[in-house]
Amino acid sequence: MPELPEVETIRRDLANGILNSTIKKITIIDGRVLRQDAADFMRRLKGRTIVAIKRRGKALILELDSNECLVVAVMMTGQLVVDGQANAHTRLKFDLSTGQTLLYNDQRVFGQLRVVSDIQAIKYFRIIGPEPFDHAFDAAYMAGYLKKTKRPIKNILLDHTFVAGIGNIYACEILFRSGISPKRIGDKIKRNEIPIIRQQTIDVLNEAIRLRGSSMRNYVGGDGKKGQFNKRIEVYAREGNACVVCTAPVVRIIQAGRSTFYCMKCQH
DNA sequence: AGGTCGACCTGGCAGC
DNA sequence: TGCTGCCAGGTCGACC
Repeated sequence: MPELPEVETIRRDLANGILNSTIKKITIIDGRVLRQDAADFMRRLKGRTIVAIKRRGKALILELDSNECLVVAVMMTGQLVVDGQANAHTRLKFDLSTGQTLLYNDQRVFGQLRVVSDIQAIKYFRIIGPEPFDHAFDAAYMAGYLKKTKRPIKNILLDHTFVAGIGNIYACEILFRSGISPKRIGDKIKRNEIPIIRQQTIDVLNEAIRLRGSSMRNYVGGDGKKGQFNKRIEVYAREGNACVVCTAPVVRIIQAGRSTFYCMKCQH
């Protein structure tokens, strides 16, 4: 899905656009995105007011005046767009008390929406690690985790039980800026390299949030517009192109079944 | 127990 | 043009 910066951008757009509005009508165009019975979903949402909009990892949490939450996982291609034009991928439509509409679009239908009374009922929220900006994500925590695993650092950054919200683009960019090879094994990361990875994680994600995320293909913010971090991407999806630092070609390898992009000269 | 690998879906693009 | 195969910001669960 969109990763942390993209989901945070959607969250902010929704907070600016539809906070405190009431859901008047729900239209289910494609019920495959629901993780509960459609009638139950509608019953628990209709007439409810959205009182807070939060994010945890890559999940959005819309808190309702019923003390329940609408949890949205947009996964790879989900979009939440305020006052957009419905299209072939529009799966849900919410009519709001303000006269606005909120669309849930999702090309690949991987996304999931459900209403729960307690988010802890969803496994994702029980197993997810610290937010990258949280004090809990510090060098001591990282060192403790890294020393007991033989997995490559790229896979560890992608593991949301280690840290929440990092996906394939930002894992590659964080490691490039850190000068660390994605193949380095967790327990071989040196003590003095850990704060570098931590700081680059925070800096890259903050910069991406500032630029409203990256749009490789499908992603748009709550305003329906693409993100601008693409201009700052230095390795992701740049296989064969010159490294921006040393001009050696960026290479692509497969790790845990996913593409990794890096510079063999700059990253060790 | 830790780690890897399909499955879930649709669609764009390169190559023939 | 049209086919085939590959690839895609994620996550879970089955399997080694």
